[in-house]
Amino acid sequence: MTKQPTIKHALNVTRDEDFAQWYQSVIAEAELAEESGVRGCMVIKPWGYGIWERIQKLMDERIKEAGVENCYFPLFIPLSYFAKEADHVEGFAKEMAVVTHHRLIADPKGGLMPDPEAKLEEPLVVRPTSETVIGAAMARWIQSWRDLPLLTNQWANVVRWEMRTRMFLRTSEFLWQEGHTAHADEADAMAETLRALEMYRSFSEDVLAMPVITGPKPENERFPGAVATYSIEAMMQDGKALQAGTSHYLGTGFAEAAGIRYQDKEGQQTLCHTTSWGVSTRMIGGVIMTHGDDDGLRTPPQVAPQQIVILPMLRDNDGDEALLAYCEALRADLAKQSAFGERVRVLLDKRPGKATQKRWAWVKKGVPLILEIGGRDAEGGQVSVLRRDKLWNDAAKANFVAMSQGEFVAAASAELEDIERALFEEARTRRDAQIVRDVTDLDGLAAYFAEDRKFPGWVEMQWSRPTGDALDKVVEQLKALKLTIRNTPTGAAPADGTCPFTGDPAVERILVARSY
RNA sequence: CGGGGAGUAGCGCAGCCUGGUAGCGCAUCUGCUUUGGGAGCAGAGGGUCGUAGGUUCGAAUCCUAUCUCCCCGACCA
Repeated sequence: MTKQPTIKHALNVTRDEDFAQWYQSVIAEAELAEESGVRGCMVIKPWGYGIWERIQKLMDERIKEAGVENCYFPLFIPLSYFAKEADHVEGFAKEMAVVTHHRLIADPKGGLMPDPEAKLEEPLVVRPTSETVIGAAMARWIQSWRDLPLLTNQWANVVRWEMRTRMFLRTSEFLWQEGHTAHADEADAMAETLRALEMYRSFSEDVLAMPVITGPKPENERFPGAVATYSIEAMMQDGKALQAGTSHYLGTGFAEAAGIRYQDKEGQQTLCHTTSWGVSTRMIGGVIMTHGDDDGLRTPPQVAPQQIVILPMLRDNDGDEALLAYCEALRADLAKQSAFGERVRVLLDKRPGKATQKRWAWVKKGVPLILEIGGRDAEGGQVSVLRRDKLWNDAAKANFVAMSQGEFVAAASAELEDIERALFEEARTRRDAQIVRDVTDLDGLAAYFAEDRKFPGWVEMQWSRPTGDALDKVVEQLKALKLTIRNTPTGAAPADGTCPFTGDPAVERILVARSY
């Protein structure tokens, strides 16, 4: 019997031991973000912000391709703007940060306090979302049917005073893009809502390698004030669902509140139909919990701030100069390559320090390809390649593969594209294996999500789509099991059974899951 | 916001019960020796003990308030 070699992982907690601790460990060890000292707010560090910048760039291209133009609207929204849409204000009232003063004065204890003399006549809300303020602008900008559709987007920060926060997943302040559009009729607005949803689906799957299920949310999960809300739902490695993006058809409610009207071809003043859609820094949390492993993050190549890192094995001797020259030539060759239609992002890490120590730092950050180059490699025209998604070999050592420099440079872009594909396939296979479709009653549902079951996935089940009080009852029943309805999956099989909640004939299939 | 836990060096922690002027491991710095792969030895630097009050001759330690984080709930585009 040979003794099984044990892998010495880069993190000190595994997903299996404690998923919540593991998540935080990845964020700390990959240097994505850290606590700020301000409740629920995080400092996003270079590697984490670099990923966000990649998301911004690639999403922004898609947004602009759809003819949507970027704008910027104020951070502060007059309180009265919210009062105009009843459901909307009710949905957000409990989590709004409000500015009430514009000046500080010394307080009796030697500190500072808001000057009672400097109270604002009308409080300003720090935007939790911008429907109201953008609606006010749309009302000014839209006069005629010729002005439609009006397609706007902004990249911004928003604030929601959440009771319980988690880095990237739910922070008091977060970064996002919010698209806001106005249309002549429901059909056009709905088409835009679904276009944005599809944009998010393809972005998640093709760029983040994060498989998602799209579909409309049930009535109780709609955005406050929306007529219909669609989401993309991703399964994290602990089986929980993460709503990674939403797209809303808002009907004419917001148009009515803000006075967004146009004169139609018959000369009638007509209300616009509006939409809004957004994705946020939460997506980074999704990437972590989709692709992270017990050695840190595995950053999808398309959003990796650096795709290839070259680590020279410096020896503090005369050989270093030649070694660095070899590495620099290699870096320049790689930087000329293209992957995913863009230049390859490659970093030569010449910082002082042992290559092995730097290696584990990059492993934890999840750089897709790490090259370690020693003097013998340089002399022989070789490179040693470590693929982050195939980190360990059978001997429980870092799985370096030696090849010639020319061979690697020629294959680098294909390799990056292969890693992207491999990450997606791994995530999709895992997700598909964790969706069950044979649950037909509440006992079966409870059994699937039994307390002692580790990381249960999702249940796709039939229901009769109750509304109002009947829906509330279903939501209560699910809540008792700590479950939520995620959405009605697009493309699910038609219903052919009985709703386990109401006993009525089922009309569609829904996804039921624990969620973030 | 309710219940529980925690804030002491960059990170992880001990010390607190029983008050006496701050310690360990890793990391960092310096030197030497090593090194085709997550090095060894020796030495060194680094802390208003979350913050603000209080008790006391004396507070990391006791008391009060407050801030922040983690876990479980409630809430959650």
